[in-house]
Amino acid sequence: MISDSTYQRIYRAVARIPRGRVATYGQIAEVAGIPRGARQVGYALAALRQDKGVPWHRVINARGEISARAEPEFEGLQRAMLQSEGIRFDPQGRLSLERYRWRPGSDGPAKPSKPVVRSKSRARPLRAAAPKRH
DNA sequence: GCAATGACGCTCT
DNA sequence: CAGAGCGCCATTG
Repeated sequence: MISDSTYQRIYRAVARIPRGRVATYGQIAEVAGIPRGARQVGYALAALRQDKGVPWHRVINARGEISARAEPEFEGLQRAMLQSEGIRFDPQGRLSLERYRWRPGSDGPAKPSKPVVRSKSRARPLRAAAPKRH
């Protein structure tokens, strides 16, 4: 194997997504131990030749839409597979992330009290860019 | 080892 | 809400 760390971890994380649920690339990256490695997740999935038990179709981008791929037919396939799992798409081809997003840790014992909507305080407020010219 | 790529994400305009 | 730009990170040439 060329490498059995990052990719393996990513596949593992993707395999954790329950049926009828979806996860974003960034989320999978985080679960796989690669924060901000959303692109790597997509890269790893692209390298995935076959299913191999990895539900790649359950991984979508943060916009709740299927990421554009070189082969448009795969996009339709992914959408069809998600629909067959009970997921509904909007006229624009987008789904409700708030409704279908997989919650790592919630697959086991239910977590009734825990809104944990978004604790992303951004540990790196480097926002020094501020291209606010003039 | 450096430069380019890429199934992404966030912020600003 | 939609579009455009920069940033991230690992793999490949």
